[in-house]
Amino acid sequence: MSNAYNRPDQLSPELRRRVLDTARRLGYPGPDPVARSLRTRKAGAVGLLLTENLSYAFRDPAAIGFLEGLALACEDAGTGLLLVPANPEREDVASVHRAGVDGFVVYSVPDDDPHLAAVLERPVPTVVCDQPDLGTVDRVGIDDRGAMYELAKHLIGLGHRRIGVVCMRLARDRNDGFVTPDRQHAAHFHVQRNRLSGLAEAFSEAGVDWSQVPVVERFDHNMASGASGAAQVLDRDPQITALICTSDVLALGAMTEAARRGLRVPHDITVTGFDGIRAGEEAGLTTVRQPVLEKGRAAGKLLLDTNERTRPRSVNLATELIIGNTSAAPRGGAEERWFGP
Amino acid sequence: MSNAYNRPDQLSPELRRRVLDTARRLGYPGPDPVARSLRTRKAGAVGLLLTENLSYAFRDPAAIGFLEGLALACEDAGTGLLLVPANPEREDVASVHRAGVDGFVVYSVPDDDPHLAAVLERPVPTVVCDQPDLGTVDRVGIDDRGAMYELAKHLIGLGHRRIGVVCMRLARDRNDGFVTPDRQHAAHFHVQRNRLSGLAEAFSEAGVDWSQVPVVERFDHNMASGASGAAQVLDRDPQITALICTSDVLALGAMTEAARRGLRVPHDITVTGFDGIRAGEEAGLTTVRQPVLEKGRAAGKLLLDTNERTRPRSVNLATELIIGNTSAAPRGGAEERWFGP
DNA sequence: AATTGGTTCTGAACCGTTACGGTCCTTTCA
DNA sequence: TGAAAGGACCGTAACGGTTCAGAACCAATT
Repeated sequence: MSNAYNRPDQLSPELRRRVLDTARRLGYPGPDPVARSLRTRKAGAVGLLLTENLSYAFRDPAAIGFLEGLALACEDAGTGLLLVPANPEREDVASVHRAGVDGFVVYSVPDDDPHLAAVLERPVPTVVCDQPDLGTVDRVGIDDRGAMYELAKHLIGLGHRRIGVVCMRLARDRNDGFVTPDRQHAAHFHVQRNRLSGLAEAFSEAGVDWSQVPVVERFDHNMASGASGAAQVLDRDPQITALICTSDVLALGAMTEAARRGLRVPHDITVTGFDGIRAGEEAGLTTVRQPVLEKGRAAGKLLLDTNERTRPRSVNLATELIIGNTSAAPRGGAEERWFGP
Repeated sequence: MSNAYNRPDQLSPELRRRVLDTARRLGYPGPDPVARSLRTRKAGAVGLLLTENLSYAFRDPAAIGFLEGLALACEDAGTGLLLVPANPEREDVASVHRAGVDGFVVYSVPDDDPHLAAVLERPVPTVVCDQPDLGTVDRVGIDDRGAMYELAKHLIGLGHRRIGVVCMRLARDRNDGFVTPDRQHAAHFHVQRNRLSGLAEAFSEAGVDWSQVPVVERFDHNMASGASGAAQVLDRDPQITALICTSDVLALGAMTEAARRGLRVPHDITVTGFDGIRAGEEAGLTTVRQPVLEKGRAAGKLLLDTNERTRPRSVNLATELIIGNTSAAPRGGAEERWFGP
């Protein structure tokens, strides 16, 4: 018996030695982890479901921060972290079914993702991040709507009324272009939907007709998308005074496009982001900083906390408005600008 | 029977429907992945063993690139990727034993790491990265020694003879300070040992007494370490004309320290790195670029390649010497410098 | 009517471990 | 000296699924 391995106290040292000896002689490689998991009903790992191509997550600084926090929590608990491949192309839910884990963390997937549905069907605890509160499972996130509202108020206070928006993808289908108000409302990414609605609310209150504000969507999340998105907005309305991006990565891209056009930031145009990533900080970006690492850690803690009392729980982390040097008052007001389209 | 789930062809559609119906009615959550793994002897996941605190890996751009490549390979194969917690503090090998995986990838751990030993004892295929060729398992890496030799030749060609070195940690114990030649030879990190030996060989050939070259070691791998390491070297010998770092991260830190001292790079001092990370590229760093993403992908491919013919295999990836603008000829030669220590 | 062939369905064996309860032996105390 | 108590050791039954052999069934052929 392989009690020798796990319960050295249950048997005499002599027998233990003898057992271990013959085990080695017979080439026994030690207790099989899978069989143990089956018996003990503990896999010793938590699964992480990411919507993007698995590798894609490693390109996004915010996702990396989240991963780091989650890994930290897992490490503390001595648990493994299983990255579950969830290719959004083919709807291959098998990977979710095949994952031998004690629980799932779901990070920023569209709310109609079949993988998410598959996870929710599994009889294991789950924590969703940056998702709407499902009411049935734990949740951790931030107040995207409120944070963006606050950022918008800042811009409105500076005098911006004529703006453009570049956002990340709103649904599973690719739509690189302008977004109708309908699509904004129906967005399947909770985070994007709420950031846009925060913007819409603030600017509507300031008397801006939101349906006339150019909002451009980009499927891929990288600086190139930010640049091309900014270009598309500026082509539509060269007179905008502020370019609001729903992520820092997009904002950094937008800034390169502004520079390419000879627009000085913030003198000629204001650019803002969201996330508070390192590169944005170095660029002095005006943005909303969210505690990505803490978010990951909180998700892990929530999942691994064995005292599961009155579940489900919902955690909202605080954000911070960072006023950098990429935002300023519009130059004399858009209507006074002497150069036309 | 849950053949209904996996072998729809083995039974009539009517029975299948009936089985699935009652299953749903009874609240059956679908086949248990662990039990399936036990029976089929397939876990559907590969384990990744990192030496650092798990979260630490997410701070190192090279490690992230490796992770990305590995994740890519896993995604292609539809396999999960299990990050195994291997806290170097406590020698808790249990996490390795507990991991239900079909194979292991071991990334840059000291060759005397007990976790590595535990992995090698497990009866599953293994690929080691940035490790010496163990002869018993697959290996993927680069020619650290040769690449560093080439970089050294470049510096020697420029005229550098009086140099200093900042390297990453050489063993499991913390030793933030100067390194004896003995410790260099006995280094347990294959990568560091070979890079240093490449340097030693080249400079010895150029007539430099390697035992007199100040080599400083840093346990933590970040820019702050690079800066403090550079400071320590420069304090010891302010007349060095080149500061060779065994990673880009350290080199970037060293450059901040040089700037702090009013030394212009490369006019007053040459600084070089190793890895070819993005931030280094932007800084114009002279370095050796290694294909980190490809390394991860190759490791995954090697592990997941089922046609395991004449194992073990050993893969060496190509590196490229990048001459940036942080290296130049020493200013008039070290012996002519008029300012003393 | 009996044999053959093919398909659908059922049952049992196994994967390797841990938990549990029972047996046996030794020690202690009345 | 006998009974009770305790410790060491061992055997067995799950855990939940997959697989495979063979039973049962139906139809077609001899």
